[in-house]
Amino acid sequence: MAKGKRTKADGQPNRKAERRLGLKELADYVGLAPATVSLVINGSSVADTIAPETKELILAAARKFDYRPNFFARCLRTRRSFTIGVMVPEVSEGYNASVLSGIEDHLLQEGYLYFVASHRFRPDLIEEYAQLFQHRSVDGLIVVCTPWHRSLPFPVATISSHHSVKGVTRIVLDHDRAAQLALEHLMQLGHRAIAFIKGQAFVPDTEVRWNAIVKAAAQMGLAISPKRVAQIEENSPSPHLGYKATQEFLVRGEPFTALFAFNDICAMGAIRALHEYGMRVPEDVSVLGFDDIESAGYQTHGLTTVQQPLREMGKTAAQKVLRRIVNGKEDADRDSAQILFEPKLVIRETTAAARRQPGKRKPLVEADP
Amino acid sequence: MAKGKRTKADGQPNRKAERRLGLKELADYVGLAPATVSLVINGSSVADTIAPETKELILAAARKFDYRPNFFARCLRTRRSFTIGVMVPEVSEGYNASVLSGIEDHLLQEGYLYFVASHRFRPDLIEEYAQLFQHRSVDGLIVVCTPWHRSLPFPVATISSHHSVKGVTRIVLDHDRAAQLALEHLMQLGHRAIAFIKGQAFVPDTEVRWNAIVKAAAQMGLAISPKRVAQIEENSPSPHLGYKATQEFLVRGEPFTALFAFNDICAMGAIRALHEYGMRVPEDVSVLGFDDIESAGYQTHGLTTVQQPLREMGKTAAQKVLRRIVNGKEDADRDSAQILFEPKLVIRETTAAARRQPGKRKPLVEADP
DNA sequence: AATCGAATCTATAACGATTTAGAAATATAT
DNA sequence: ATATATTTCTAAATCGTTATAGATTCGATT
Repeated sequence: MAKGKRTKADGQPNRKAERRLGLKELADYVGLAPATVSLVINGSSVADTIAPETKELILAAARKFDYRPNFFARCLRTRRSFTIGVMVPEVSEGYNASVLSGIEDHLLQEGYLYFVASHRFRPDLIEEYAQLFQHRSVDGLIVVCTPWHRSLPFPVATISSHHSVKGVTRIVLDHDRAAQLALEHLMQLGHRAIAFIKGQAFVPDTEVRWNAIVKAAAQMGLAISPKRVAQIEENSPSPHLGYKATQEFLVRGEPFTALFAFNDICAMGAIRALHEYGMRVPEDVSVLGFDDIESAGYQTHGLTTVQQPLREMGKTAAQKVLRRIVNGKEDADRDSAQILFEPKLVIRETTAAARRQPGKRKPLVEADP
Repeated sequence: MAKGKRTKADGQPNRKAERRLGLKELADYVGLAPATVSLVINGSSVADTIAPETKELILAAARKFDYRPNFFARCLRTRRSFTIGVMVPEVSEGYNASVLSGIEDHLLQEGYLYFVASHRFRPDLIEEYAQLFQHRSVDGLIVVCTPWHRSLPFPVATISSHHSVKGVTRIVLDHDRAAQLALEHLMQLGHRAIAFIKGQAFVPDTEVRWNAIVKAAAQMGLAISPKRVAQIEENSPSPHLGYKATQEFLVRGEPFTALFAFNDICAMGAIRALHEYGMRVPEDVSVLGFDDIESAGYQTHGLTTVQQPLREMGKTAAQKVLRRIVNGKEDADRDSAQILFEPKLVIRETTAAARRQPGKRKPLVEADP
């Protein structure tokens, strides 16, 4: 009787998915040395002088058996892992998620995979993960929104870190321009009494952004009252921090017609606090965010915000790191160490012309007409 | 003269960070065979009979030079990569980001790293990434919210996929319970004219969730009018889909007092459409979301929604996969193939008692008192 | 004194590729 | 006819571990 399926008995098992073959077996099959096969498959320049028919023979066989060189064996020899480490404070947050998305697009497209590790701003974890990535032999590292001072034996790009470290490419927003855009917008709407919420001290953007704001305000002749400046402290990505900061302004009775929050999350908390206090946004108080994370536009009242091109920044970081990996040291010097991205003001629905009387509180219960 | 720094000429360069040493060098240093050192460092059971002093000698040397076995060499031998592949539709979306976060917590804690790849529901990418992960020799795979039919030669766990595949652990929400919670809530508030927005056909949860809703409605004696059921089609995570679907209900003049959206993003779009149409949420229409993504609570009016324990689900997926990696096949049978998670109704501010006259539209411009 | 069994450690063969220097055969130049 | 290139391919040495099957030594047992 004809056997459709071969039995277990016949030498090589074929039930177990033919147990993927290796270079050696492939070489045996075509009757050539493993070296030759490797050379041809890798398109090495040494293989330039190999007879075209031979090449085709090898390639055909490789295709036939769907041969794939063992990844680790190759890494071991070539010292290349085609893997990039990515360090973020947190994955489940709009800012980082957008950046990650940009990073991923480029990396996968170029045949790289990446590891993610989130450190929640814990310095010990930052250090630990840096080591871990190094031990895992990543070809490069991208560090997002993280205090970073180290130089490593492979290309590193930072996004929104501001320390200048030898050999690391810094990708940052033009904060001067951002501050200018924001304040200009607010002032044009007639706001003078502007409250500010600064980011946490351990967030790298905090200082730079604040300095830019102070500078821009000075240039525009806007006075910043220290009483209208708050700083969030807690280590959390929750809007509750912005909520509390705003509440404090409110209970202190500090009058303001506009509020510029450190980021969108913070702005969302602020808006909620304002609402609860009986103030309407933007009729009574204008609120301006920063980042333009995805959910900023999803708000019932779209958040007006200073947009960072987060995906672009991620993509560029990936590009720079990859380029330096393939070009080696030479590229390190050619490339400028810092790359500036331009912010964009996205005007939605939380900013409007200033009221005449700053901070005048609307009655909690409106008289029913 | 005394040389503080050795020059390049002296054999091994020491400027270049001592160029990390290998097992061999370490073995030479302690005057033992590489095998011995390896055994001791790995705490192999073969090393049980090795003299304690010897062990300590080796360990001390390893510590002194901060020896770390080359990762690839080890992978090559042991066939273990301590790496898990994670497949998601998209990273920059609340649902996936939360799940990822849960996955990461557990994985890193257990000494694993993970690759992420997002397929945007493109079947070719799903297949391609599956191969890619396999080629990269991941020890396991976690698949999130993805149509999945394959069985692979390593442990796989799916989250919110509903196909039963041999050898894959399915982690899913108890949709029957979810539907019951949601409809109960709405009905208790007096809603009978409820509109529904179904998810895209290619999203695995869509069908299961809808069937659960139909079943629960039948049990509760609630009639679902086909005219009040919409389905989003487009492949995008934007709230605009929910916006459009709601708009269509509105222009068709279909009366409803409540709307149950496929997910939170969709609900946000719906709310915006309602507002633009002059209907207040929740006074005129109640809106109920699904998932409880982070930004659901950040809305100016917190979104009432059916919560999925996303982080937990991610964590459990990671646990199951790791356990099956270390326990091997035996575990595959002991574990039940499906793990059910309980939803929770999170009541915030977008649901309220039904109005007497469903769908009565508020004048676009209110008479100023 | 010969044998046995622990106790300690090691030699060596994988793991699966890449890469360098060069072998063998053939063609070309002198 | 010999020397020199050229073409085509290969042997063998890594890469840095781990794992298996012993080799040695030494005191205890018969």
